[in-house]
Amino acid sequence: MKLGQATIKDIARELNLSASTISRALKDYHGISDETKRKVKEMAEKLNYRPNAIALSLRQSRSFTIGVIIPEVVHFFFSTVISGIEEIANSRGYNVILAQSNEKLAREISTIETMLSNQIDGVLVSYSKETKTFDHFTKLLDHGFPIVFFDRAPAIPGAINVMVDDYQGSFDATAHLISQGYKNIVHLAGPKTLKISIDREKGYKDALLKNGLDVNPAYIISCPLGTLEESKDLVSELLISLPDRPDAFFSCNDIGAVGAMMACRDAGLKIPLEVGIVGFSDWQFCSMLQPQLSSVAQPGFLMGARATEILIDIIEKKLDPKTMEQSLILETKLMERGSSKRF
Amino acid sequence: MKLGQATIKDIARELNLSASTISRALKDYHGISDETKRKVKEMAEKLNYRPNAIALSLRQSRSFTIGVIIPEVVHFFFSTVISGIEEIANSRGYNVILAQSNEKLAREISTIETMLSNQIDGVLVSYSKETKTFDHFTKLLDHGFPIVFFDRAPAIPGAINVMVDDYQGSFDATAHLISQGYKNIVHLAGPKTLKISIDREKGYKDALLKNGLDVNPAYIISCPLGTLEESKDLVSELLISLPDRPDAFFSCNDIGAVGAMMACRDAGLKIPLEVGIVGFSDWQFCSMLQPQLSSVAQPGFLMGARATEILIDIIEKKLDPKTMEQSLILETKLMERGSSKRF
DNA sequence: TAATGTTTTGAAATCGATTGCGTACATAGA
DNA sequence: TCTATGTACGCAATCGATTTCAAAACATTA
Repeated sequence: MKLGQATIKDIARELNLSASTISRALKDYHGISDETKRKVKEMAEKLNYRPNAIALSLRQSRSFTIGVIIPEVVHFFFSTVISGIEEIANSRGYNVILAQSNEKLAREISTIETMLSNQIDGVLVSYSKETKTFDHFTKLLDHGFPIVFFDRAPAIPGAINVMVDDYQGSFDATAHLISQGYKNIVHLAGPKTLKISIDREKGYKDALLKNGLDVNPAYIISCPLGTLEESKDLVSELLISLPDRPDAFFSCNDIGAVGAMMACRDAGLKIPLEVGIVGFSDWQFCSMLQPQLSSVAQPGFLMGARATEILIDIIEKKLDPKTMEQSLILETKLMERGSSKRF
Repeated sequence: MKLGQATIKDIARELNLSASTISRALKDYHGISDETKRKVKEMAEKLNYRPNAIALSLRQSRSFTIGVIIPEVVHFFFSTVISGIEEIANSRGYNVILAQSNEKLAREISTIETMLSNQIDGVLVSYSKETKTFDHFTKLLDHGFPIVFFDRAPAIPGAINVMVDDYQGSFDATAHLISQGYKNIVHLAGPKTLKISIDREKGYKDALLKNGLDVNPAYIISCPLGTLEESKDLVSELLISLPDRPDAFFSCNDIGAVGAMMACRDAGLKIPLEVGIVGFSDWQFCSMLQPQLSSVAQPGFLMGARATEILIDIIEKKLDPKTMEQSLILETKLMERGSSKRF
């Protein structure tokens, strides 16, 4: 061992005892004399003994490690989720192995393989945008391997999901815009491969209908990339092309909302007077913009924490994925700010 | 095994061969007939065999896992660093175990312990603000355990560090403000416990002196918290209290710069006409502000990537920490944007 | 003193994969 | 026919800790 790490055998040799005795003494098993226990512990301390978790993992087929697969780390929301995961995992004695899929299916699959090789006890997954089939997950679920999905919930019957209430958040945001007197509300929608995109679009539509407004398909704009430039360009064009100029934009993410904001400003439109804008996620920067961007806040830390608690409960058989609630839906909170408040 | 995972023994049993033969066949060792190799690989495929990395780790005292200890994940800069780490580690066949110290020394220490128990091959560390003694690191370094520090470099002789050139970045930013004709440049400084704060302040001072301006202690404002409110309040007060009104602010971080921006706007000052502002880190939101915030870009991804390359090279003995360059200093890049460009 | 019970400890197997060494067999050369 | 060389494979030890099964060592009782 690189560190000259002491093992149980070293302690045994020093004290002229057997390895089994050392093991038992360290764990305060019955049938070991107090005198021996004392000596063993003393020697362990002296040799700076640290149990080899790898050996334990091998023996028990348990690694006290959970895997986290996330599309990308550099994303405010995901980083808060990771923080929540790390916090709970740590407090319950688990390690966190992290891997990002970079939104690539191939990498998602290879990552899972590697993690399984490393005998992780369970995995938390937010799948990639490329992922359209879920065999690599169902195969594991069928064998009873603990998986909890967060944020992005796959179409797998029986899978455990922790999500935010995208529908309601979206509904609230749209209803808020309506209440502020905006009428031609455009929705900048995300990729249809993600359930969250679909839910957010549905919340938008329902809010319109519920308030007696029509759903105009021309007002639902697909933003597959999710970049600032994309939404900026699309909105700029929209402001010219549409017969009835849009007077509000509800974007499925904050970046898109900023793009819309820029496009409107470039077009000489006053925010929030002439155009209202609401984003989704409530990234840090929302309150730094001028005007401040209204947005739907997602409880990222809480999501990570709750997902981890559930996963570990399943691992430790405190929960049974077969009988438990399959989805945990966390509430969002609309942060009404300057970009959408006329009154 | 939970997954009914096939082992080498299972393959051996199926084919009436010994475990050693299976192992060798799978690795294409000489001395195994092609026929046998074929059959073994076929059966491995059929049984969905996956080598048990834990068993390997135990045998080789190598886990192909590196630890990452970071003050906090929810931090744009650190998340880009993590991304770089993950990218390189992955490509070189290593797993990444992540833990955040939450800026607590105690947690930093216990985290290291856990990671060592898990036989990590090396660790990447950005130490906490609380950390003032480094015994827990030197102890390991003395035993030849691979550690690479990033961003925050400890006062440990012989330690390998990967940092950005805070001094130069700061110097450039200040020089830029001067070149734009600003004369009364205030520096919003960070906590003195971090070397990066000191370096940034020094860069600011030297840039002033080099350009024939005086260093006025009243123009160096300590912002220990690093929050938006803190800097906003301090700047608001400053704009009134100082005899010569400041006409530029160079903040040691972006958040502080935004606070300054807000305070100036509240005071009715035009940016960049009457006041110039430059931040440090170049967070995503800088280019979303109005006007866009000039900032010193730190190569986070690159820092993570380079630190990981060095660490793995040390682990794999391709580099010797005793003889190699001890510090890798990465260049910053000043992003000149609307908040500081008058001409 | 022998039998029995209690306390304390050890030998060996186990987890999964690797590897040094040994063996069985075939073929070639002398 | 006997030795030398090579091919193809198995045995057993190893990594570190745990745990089952037993065996000692000792005390207690009849």
